Amino acid sequence: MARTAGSEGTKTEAAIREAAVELIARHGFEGVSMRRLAEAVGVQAGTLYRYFPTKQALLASMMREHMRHLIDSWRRARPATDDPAALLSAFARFHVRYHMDRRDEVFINYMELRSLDPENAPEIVALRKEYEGELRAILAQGVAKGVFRTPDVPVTAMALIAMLTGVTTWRQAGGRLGPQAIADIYTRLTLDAVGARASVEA
Amino acid sequence: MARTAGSEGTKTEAAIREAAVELIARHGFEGVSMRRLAEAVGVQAGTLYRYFPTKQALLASMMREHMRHLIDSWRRARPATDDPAALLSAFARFHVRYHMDRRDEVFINYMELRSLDPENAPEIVALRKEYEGELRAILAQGVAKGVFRTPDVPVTAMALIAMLTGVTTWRQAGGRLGPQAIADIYTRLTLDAVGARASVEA
Amino acid sequence: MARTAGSEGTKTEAAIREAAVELIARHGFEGVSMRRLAEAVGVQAGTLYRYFPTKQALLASMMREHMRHLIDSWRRARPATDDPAALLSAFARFHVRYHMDRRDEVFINYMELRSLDPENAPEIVALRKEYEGELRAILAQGVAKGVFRTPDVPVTAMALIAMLTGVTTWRQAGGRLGPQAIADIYTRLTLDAVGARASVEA
Amino acid sequence: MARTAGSEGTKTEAAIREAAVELIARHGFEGVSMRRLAEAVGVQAGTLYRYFPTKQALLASMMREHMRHLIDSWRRARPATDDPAALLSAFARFHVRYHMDRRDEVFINYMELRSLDPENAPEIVALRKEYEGELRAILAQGVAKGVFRTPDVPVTAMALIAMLTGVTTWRQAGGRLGPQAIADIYTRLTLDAVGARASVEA
DNA sequence: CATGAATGAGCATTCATTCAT
DNA sequence: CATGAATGAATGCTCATTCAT
Repeated sequence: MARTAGSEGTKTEAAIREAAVELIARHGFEGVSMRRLAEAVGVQAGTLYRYFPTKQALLASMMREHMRHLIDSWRRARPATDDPAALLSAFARFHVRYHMDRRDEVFINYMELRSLDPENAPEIVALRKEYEGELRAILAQGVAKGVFRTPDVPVTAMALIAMLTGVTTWRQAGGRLGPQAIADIYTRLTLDAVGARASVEA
Repeated sequence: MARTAGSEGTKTEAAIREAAVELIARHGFEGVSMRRLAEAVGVQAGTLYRYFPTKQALLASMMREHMRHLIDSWRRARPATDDPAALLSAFARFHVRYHMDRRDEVFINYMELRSLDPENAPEIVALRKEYEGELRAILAQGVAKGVFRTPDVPVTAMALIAMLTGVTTWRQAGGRLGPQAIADIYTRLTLDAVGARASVEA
Repeated sequence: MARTAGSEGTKTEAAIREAAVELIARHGFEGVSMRRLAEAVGVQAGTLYRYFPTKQALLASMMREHMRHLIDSWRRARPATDDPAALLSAFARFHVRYHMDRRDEVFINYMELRSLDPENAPEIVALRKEYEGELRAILAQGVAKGVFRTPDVPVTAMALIAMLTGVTTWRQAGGRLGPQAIADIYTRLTLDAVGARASVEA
Repeated sequence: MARTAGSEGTKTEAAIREAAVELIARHGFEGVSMRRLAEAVGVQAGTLYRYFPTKQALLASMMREHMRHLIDSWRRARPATDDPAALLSAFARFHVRYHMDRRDEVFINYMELRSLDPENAPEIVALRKEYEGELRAILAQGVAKGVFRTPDVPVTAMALIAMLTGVTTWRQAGGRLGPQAIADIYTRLTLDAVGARASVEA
């Protein structure tokens, strides 16, 4: 209390998270030492432990925060309609754009699930399932209403997520196509894959 | 190759590769020590260096061999037709089945690209591009012949590869659907995504 | 001493000493970090440095205070007689009871002499020698007066001190024998060891 | 097998034990780092782990070996008689001499019990109890035969062990008294403490 | 009087690699 | 063809201590 709230400490924690996202995305969790991370932040390695009790806890915290943000963002972006084609179109567009904008966080969430302790993994897996559930629900509704044609909802959901997420593996800023164009393409592929004859608009 | 066929050495090298695939798939490249690998093989750590000059070379060799085998397998599996729909259908089915059958090798190839030295990475990346080129060619031909409708061939190729490869992330032996059924679903999703009105056969 | 009696600081210092005695007795001096000690006291680690300039100084202060208290207590407990048997009996009883009552402090003084800096050790060793001198004097007097029979006064003094102090290593509260009974036994062993035919009284 | 049995490895392990005894006796278990120990041995720190999987295992191994050697030595030294006074005399003399000769090992066993993991401690404590049982048996027999007079056998056993062991805390080579003289004194104190009018022989 | 942020040195342990045998 | 001993660098983490606030 003798100290101003929001002072150095808060800034340092943010700096750690920021540096960690970049380094881990580039070199992998096991490929980034606490020393290297500290150096990127501009502090000593010991200082990191004021903010995260272990390297593992840092990873879990980053992944948890990312998944929560992803889910929240989708809930806010989701249009207030119950037209399945509109919802699917919005989901595809949202997912692709989000994954292009937050490439590093997304990449870490995919690649480093295996670096998570058995203690931390279930929470993150559950959050991921929660997000995938959003797509599954849209597909199920579309099938129920007869506007989507798909042989198997769960497999299709996984297939579409994989397809949309894949944008992170090849897309680089300044490429041939802008983010808008890329999102358009993925959205159309998605709708076509389930036989939804929808018009795709920005 | 300079080695007498059938000698002890050949057997040991195969045992190393086999153990390495399993361990690296499970724990990641950085998560497997040479000691642990040696233990799984049943030799001393020093022995590994008789077969691979460095841990890095072992990884590169494994990935190279895997990519070559993947490409060869496709070339052998590819039907002798120039009907784009038939080719795309065959490619989708082949890719999904191959990825289900050789889950560990495939997983390593995806996850451990980043563990590759700058010296070794380009070769593997080139092989991967070569494989992706097969799909791109099929798509381009289909578009040219007017049987596929897709807004952008390169992006669609990447999207489809990601979708098909995604099967490795969720499918586990003994699940609800058999490999045949899963391959059917993915094949149909693929054809639909490019608007090919094709019949899917076993 | 320069501190206002009854102020917060005095209380904090006492709390530090108290917590330190318990923790160091249980985990050893090197096994207790300043953070852990601070936590037990309910302050931040930095605060400890307001009361003791270093961890080493804290240890030295604790040991010094303990030895002074031990010596003072004996001087107050010592009967006003010059009957060697009565004095030896009183010493044995005092020592055993004191060591049972202040097990933690005593334990630390024995175990942690080696953790003391070369700068601090001599003072504590001297205090200990001073205390042992009390026993030596009693023994010497008893031998001079012909009531004790012992082959060597200094060795006997060390032997008896070790024997009496040993009570701390096995005795636990609520055991088979009460403190009174234990003190009786040790006192009698002491007197017998030097051939003093003395009656042992409470 | 390609390597001579009893070669470097055996020598190195012995060197580690030897250096460890000396360093731990002088600085305490927690006060000796693996680096410092390695330096004393003349190897790199990592090498120590070829011989002991953890620092803790090294300690446990040392203590176990010491206790076994102590018990074995006493069993070999124990005279083939059932005269309690002769046995007690022999035990006192043996214990004092052994403790003077192997001061470091003995000291570690006393001081570092608390550094032992909960997993390792019971074994060592049991060995110690086994040794103490030897003295208890002698005392009980002497009391049964009416040649010892003592108020309580278990307490007396602990008291005598503490007294005899105490020699390690003050005795230094080249002191006023030789080992023989010191052993004589302790033996006589021991016999007197239990009222055994025995002749003490070399 | 006390906090909270940070340091820099140190710790136990693991690792890829080398090499005499 | 393989071993077993050793290296030297690195890793995650802890610690006593400092000091601006």
